[in-house]
Amino acid sequence: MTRKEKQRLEYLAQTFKALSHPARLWIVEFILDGERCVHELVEGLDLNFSTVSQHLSVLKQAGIIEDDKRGKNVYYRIKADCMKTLIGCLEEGIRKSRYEDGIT
Amino acid sequence: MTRKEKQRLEYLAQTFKALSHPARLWIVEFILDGERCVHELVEGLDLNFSTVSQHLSVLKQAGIIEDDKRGKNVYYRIKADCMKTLIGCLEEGIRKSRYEDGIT
DNA sequence: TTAATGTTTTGTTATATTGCAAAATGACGA
DNA sequence: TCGTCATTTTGCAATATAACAAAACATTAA
Repeated sequence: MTRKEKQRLEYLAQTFKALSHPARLWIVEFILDGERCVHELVEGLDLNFSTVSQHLSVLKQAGIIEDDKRGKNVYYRIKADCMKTLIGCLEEGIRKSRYEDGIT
Repeated sequence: MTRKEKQRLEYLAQTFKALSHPARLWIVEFILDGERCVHELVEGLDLNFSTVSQHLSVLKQAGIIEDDKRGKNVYYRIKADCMKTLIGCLEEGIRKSRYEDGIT
């Protein structure tokens, strides 16, 4: 494996990792419809401000969302427009895979 | 958030988590072309047998791969046929998102 | 300038993940 | 049956992640 190939996998893995927490997935799906500010996310998630802020920073660092400070508020929105497709694709694919097992 | 909705997110997150490690992504991409037995994966990854075995069990539990014991060997192959699309979609989407930043 | 509001950062604790080595299992061949 | 080969499981140490509370920051309002 070349160094470049290794880097590619590490980068991909990091992006998947950013999506590997229920709260972060909730955030991503919630802002698919349009930007939201932090306190709306805190409300919806019922988590501490600091916790939500950290989740947001993980998603931001992964290039999945971006923020926009306006006045006192910080608004977050989707940056990687593949998210809707991505989540739908995985959900459907896994649903089918489970169906084959007769689980659902 | 309903209990069912919570479960859906947890399940999705778990699947993303299974894909959030470079070694596991390498395995998934490696067997996209066809099944492989464990020692081939160990060779390609340059990791301990026990380590590779654990990565395989994570992927299997997530419903991403499945195994087939034949003789002394255990062969692994892709079970969730969305994997190629999924990885390609994320890779492309993130590449674009980074391009906008002028990183690449 | 001060106070209040919205958000991020830091410190801490609990839990989860990763990787290896060694032991255990399972299947085949002698 | 016994040994060997391929793989998995277990036990352990190191590191990473998650959550909260408290402190720090930044922006607007008074």
